[in-house]
Amino acid sequence: MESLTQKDRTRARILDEAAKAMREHGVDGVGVAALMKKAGLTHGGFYAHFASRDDLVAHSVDRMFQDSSRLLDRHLIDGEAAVRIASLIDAYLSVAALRSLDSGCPLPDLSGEARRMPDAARRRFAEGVETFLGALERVLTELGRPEPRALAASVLSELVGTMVLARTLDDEKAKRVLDSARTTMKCRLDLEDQA
Amino acid sequence: MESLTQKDRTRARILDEAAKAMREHGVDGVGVAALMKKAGLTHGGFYAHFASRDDLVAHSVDRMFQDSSRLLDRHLIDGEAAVRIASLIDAYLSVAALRSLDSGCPLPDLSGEARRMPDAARRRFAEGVETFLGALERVLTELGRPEPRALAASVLSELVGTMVLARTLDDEKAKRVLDSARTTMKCRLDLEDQA
DNA sequence: TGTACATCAGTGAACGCGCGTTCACTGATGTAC
DNA sequence: TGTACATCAGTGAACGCGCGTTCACTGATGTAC
Repeated sequence: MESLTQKDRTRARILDEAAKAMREHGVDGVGVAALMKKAGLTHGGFYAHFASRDDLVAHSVDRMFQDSSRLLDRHLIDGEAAVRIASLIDAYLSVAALRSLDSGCPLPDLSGEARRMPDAARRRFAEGVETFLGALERVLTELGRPEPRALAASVLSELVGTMVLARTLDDEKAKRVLDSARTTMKCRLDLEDQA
Repeated sequence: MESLTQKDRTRARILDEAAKAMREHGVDGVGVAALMKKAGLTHGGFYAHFASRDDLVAHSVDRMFQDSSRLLDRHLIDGEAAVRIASLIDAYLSVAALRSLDSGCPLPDLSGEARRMPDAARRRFAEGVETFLGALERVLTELGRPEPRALAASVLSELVGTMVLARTLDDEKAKRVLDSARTTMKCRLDLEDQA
């Protein structure tokens, strides 16, 4: 009966805040002191939970990909293949996902910084990309598409690229880009557009 | 007969180094002192050329998009539409572009940071995206494609997303992703694949 | 149930360091006569 | 052609500040008897 200790819960709270702050301010933009304050603690206690700031970055990235994996599963597990992938596209490119910092895929926000991350975080990053690609490839294979691996890479690139570009724009333009991208993408994959 | 003064040339050198360093280390990763050292100067002189670090960031982004615009023109001006866009795809997703920091499109490297840039830099960023979209839309219109605007956005997203993801991978995997993406993309647009 | 004690999550002052920025200065260059 | 002077690009020491990290400590919690 291993229940969560007080310390475990505190650690989880720090990681939650770190993940959120890193999406918003970038990996370099999150300081130990500010982070601990957000978690309702003082900065000194940080090193009871993490060996160093690099260690925090690695665990934050890990946590983000765990959240993202859960989201992937939720959309890709049940139902017919065409419906599943359409629902993933709609969720990934939703207006809600545009400004959401709490959850969702870390690839649009953090890919640009992946190269500069500490080794452990970078390794976790590569695994996250591979997981996503693998899941897409399986659905596209089910749909009987030729070259499912190449198509999966193309789809993931377009999903990530669309979100990356949309996030540089103001809300109104971004919404238009996302709406258009959802339609174009489902059309390209010959899926029903239930928008 | 307005020739470049010594000061103009020094300023250009600082901007060149800044653009290169920001692609590599991110906008936040470039310090005034280190930058001036790379340009062969001492840090104190920086403020004879720029009002502040934010001012430098804005002008660096401007310079990167100027370079990128020139590259866009080079590939999109002459020849038949299908050949032009194929040559742009090949250049954009070339293995050479993967690690090149001197020139090329700033979108894959800096889009993730655009949200956090100083206002002037962010405005320049939005213009750069618009320029690219407009150029693509014109070629796709020439090719007689339906919905050229939406398709241009889709193509730009995939170009940027592919490069973003490729840059997170090791050289070997990245090369494979780029090779596959070039083929898939030209196939998708019904262009001759002259690879 | 009540007391004594060990544990340990979290506190907060302090450290060395590199940041962006300022400013009094130096010394090469170009113009005036 | 030669001297005197103004200009100004670039120098380098100094500033206040926030960073990541350390560490002696406090005080709440849980166990032992």
